[in-house]
Amino acid sequence: MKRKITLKQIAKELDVSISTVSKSLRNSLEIGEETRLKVQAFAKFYNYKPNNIALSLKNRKTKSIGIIIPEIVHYFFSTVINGIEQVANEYGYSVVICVSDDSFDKEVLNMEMLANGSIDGFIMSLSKETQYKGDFHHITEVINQGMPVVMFDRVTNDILCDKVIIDDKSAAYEAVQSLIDSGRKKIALVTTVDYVSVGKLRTDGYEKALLDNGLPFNEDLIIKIEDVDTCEITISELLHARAFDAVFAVNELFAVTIIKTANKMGLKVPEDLAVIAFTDGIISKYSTPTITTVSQSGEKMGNKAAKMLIERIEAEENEDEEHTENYITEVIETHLIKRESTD
Amino acid sequence: MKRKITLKQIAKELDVSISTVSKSLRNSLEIGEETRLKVQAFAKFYNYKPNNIALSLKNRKTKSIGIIIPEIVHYFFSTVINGIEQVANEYGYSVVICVSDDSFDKEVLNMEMLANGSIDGFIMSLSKETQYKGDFHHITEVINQGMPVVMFDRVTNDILCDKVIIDDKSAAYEAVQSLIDSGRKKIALVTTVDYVSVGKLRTDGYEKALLDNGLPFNEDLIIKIEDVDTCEITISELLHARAFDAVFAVNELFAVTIIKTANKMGLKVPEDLAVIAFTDGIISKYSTPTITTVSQSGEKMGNKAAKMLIERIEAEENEDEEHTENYITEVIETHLIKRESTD
DNA sequence: TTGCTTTACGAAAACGTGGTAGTGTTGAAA
DNA sequence: TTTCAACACTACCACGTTTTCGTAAAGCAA
Repeated sequence: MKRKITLKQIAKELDVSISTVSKSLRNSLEIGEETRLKVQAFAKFYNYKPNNIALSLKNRKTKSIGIIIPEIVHYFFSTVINGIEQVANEYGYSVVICVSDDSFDKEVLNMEMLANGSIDGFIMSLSKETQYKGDFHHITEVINQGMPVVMFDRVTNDILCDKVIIDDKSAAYEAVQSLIDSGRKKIALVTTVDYVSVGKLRTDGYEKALLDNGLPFNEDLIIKIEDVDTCEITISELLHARAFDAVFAVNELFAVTIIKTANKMGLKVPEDLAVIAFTDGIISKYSTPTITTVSQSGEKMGNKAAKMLIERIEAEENEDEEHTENYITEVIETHLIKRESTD
Repeated sequence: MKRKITLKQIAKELDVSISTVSKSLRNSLEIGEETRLKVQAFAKFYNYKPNNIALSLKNRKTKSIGIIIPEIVHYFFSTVINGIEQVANEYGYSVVICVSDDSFDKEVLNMEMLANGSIDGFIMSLSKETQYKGDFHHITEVINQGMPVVMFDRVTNDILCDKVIIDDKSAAYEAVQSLIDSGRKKIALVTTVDYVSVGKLRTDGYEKALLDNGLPFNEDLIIKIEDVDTCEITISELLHARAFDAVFAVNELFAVTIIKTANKMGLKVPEDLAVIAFTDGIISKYSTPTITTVSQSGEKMGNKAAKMLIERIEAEENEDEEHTENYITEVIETHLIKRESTD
């Protein structure tokens, strides 16, 4: 139950000054070889490691980055964290994770908690409520304090900072185009409510693909789902009416629910109904039939976001000059993974 | 681009001492009302918040807890993190997450990185490699330094500390018993390699259930899978031989692969083959058919682990006495969730 | 011996905070 | 007048590091 040893204790024990110990351990030439080796041996024996907190205070940087996400029990977000963690680790950074639970207040609270010196920068994806309210003062604030922020996936144009996104619109376009190519005429879009930024962009891509192919854009075929539990009812009604022969769902939970509903009604996937989902998660790989998806590599997004953030952090050290803020938005490519739910 | 304001800056600006500012903000009676209000107003205007790092250094505690897990893109582990995060947040703690990637070296490295003052305690689940090697010196070390550790799920008897587990043996027993109750006679166990602690315990429960019911315990029906990719081949061979009519799989990935393999061969689940999986994840809920599982609530485990850790941390503050270490092992109850893969 | 450089180390400041122990002024009781 | 308390505030230390600056001792040339 002995506490970690400090420079001071080593100094006292060896009857030298703290500075001598510090310098010896950093192999400074100022210290004579004899003393240096003695100190190093002693430190090694007692397994001395500098205290991170003291270093953070002194250097004014913590070597850790804060992640704020809406959910953690969520395939996409966990892959992003994984991607961030990989890069962070490589560069010697730790990651501190806070979950906003899609609540504005929690997002603000978490940011404030971390902004007071605990971390060197943020990587975040906005909560639904924040996107709905359009209130981003907490983010502006940390940016004004000189703390770099990288946003991913659920971003906003109202904040100037680095961003990592996928081209939701063109990815949706590609998905819908592939449905059209295989002969589908009545393609439904199952999406979330409008204020979630990505939902809107995907809708745009869907619309454009239809129009470009001379197909009618029918508002009735856009199904907005607030909660996955209500999905089944809504879907089954429309399926009864045989209103569509293909579905583009903005997430795999919607997709798998649609497939199950169709199966219950005796419809075959993909023969009677083709299904494509956004977000290539674990469900798509293991559902029956497996689901064709637009993959958005969370890991790549995480990698990229972490790299951007760490570059910002380490750039700041070297130039205290007010450099021109040339924020960049990185677009991660997507691709269609064809599986059994389409033909 | 103004840095966060400090006590010192406020003091200088208002031409009082740092102590006066500090005390004013903590509403000390030592300071006259006029000065106090003036300082508070000024601090509020400039949005002063004490620097966490400085506080950590002074108080010798960071108000953050370290989590070390084998994987993060993993339903069970992410639910545990979620559970930890909830409680941590409630008590004003942050969580720092490191992924060991099932590698011993990474686990050691991550622990060392965090152990040097960054956190107040650990919550961890052992990596496969660590369990295989049986080398726990890195954990002993942090415990000896007086840092509390709570282990969950993948634990070891070689380390004395608080633990949160489920009763793997009796949970497996219950699952197998339910298969027997529905008339199954030849029940296979699909498990992982032996050195993963939970795998072994589940095997024990399986064996006991068979023996208690007078069924033969046949080594050939225990299928050890190193990698999920090899699962399909192994399974299909045994299915061809009609060697078993029910399967107890130690995770849902194995279970869903088995079901898919059976379906390909024209076998019906649950009629020809009943399937139960350990770990109630998202796949089980959405696969076709949905899979009967033994639920182990990751969230509850996380909640409990966090509570235990925080209690230890805060107990340490009050008693510097070498108190008798009465470590406890909390067992989280499981229950069987019946779905379509069993009858 | 004097003056200069080199070697080998120590003192102290700084990072930001909070608590303990002063300190100087005022007013009132003895 | 002395003493003492209350008031309102400041000085200082500690937390653990790193780093700049200072300096004593030793070595060496003139």
